[in-house]
Amino acid sequence: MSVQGSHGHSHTKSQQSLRLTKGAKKVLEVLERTDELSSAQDIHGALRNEEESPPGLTTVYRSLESLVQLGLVQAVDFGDGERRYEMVKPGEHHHHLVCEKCRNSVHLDQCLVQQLEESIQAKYKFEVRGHILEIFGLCEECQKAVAPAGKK
Amino acid sequence: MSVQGSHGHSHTKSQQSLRLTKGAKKVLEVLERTDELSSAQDIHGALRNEEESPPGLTTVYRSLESLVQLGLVQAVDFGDGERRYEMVKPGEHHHHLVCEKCRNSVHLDQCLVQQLEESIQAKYKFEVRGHILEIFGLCEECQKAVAPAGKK
DNA sequence: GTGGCGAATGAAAACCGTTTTCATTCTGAA
DNA sequence: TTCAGAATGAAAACGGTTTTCATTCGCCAC
Repeated sequence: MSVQGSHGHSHTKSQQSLRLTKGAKKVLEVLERTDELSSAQDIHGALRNEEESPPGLTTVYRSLESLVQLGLVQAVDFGDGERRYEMVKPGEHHHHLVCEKCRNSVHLDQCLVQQLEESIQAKYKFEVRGHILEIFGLCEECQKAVAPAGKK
Repeated sequence: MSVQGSHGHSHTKSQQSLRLTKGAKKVLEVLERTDELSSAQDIHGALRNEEESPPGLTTVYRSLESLVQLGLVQAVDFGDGERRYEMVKPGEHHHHLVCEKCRNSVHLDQCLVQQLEESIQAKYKFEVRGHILEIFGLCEECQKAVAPAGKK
């Protein structure tokens, strides 16, 4: 994901429902029950299939923006030109191990950068405010699928 | 930067000059004397200013692709929708501390992911093949410029 | 040298995710 | 009920990148 220090989290369940836009609520609902990362268009597509009057793509983008702002959703960039989103524990973030074969992803349970933040700060005199980190490779299942077949 | 395991480095100075396209050579020249990251359009612009018959944008893109393939250049993605490039020691890679204020960047002298690769592999049974990692914040100079002014 | 063929090149069009614009509709406070 | 600001949507604009396709280049065989 990508992290940017400044957040303004001060949300409770009730506050959320209060401040969230109609569109944002629908978007959040989709993300709530999706465990894989979703692009704006994925979300838009999902809503088109289940809502009588689904929000437009523009609204989905705007909703995502405010949800990210609120710290309820994180945006992830794999460098393929398509941003993906997923719910997070408010104000938290995490990174992924992304399988290049099946495209599924696993969450890293701790942030490698945060751990090293102080040492970076000390060594480079650089004030860390955000970072992006994603790891690509093969998940356990796909390793099995590849190896026995004989390496190409 | 973004790393993808598979490379086919087997280059010597002479081999390079042999296999490199005319356009690729010009692109490499620009990157050779630029210490900051350059976008395709930056490179194209630079060449337009100094070459009699500069390569077209398309050729710049194609050249960059093959240079990355050869391991002579790395592509870096900051998640802002514009890819940037820079020369690297053949086959190596590095990540950046990018100042959000002045936009300059410093190289990390070691890769945080490679250090942890084995433990990730062991813990998650995930075969690491590549990764992206960039850190954003304030460089030393820009910290000074901000702090004395009083925090907003 | 000359013919010929695949690689390289360039201009323009296509792509595609995202952002803007702008007019319309909704919502909540007065 | 009225009104102003927020939310929404459709369509256009954007911007970096990739494709397409016709042309030119470079090099080997003859």
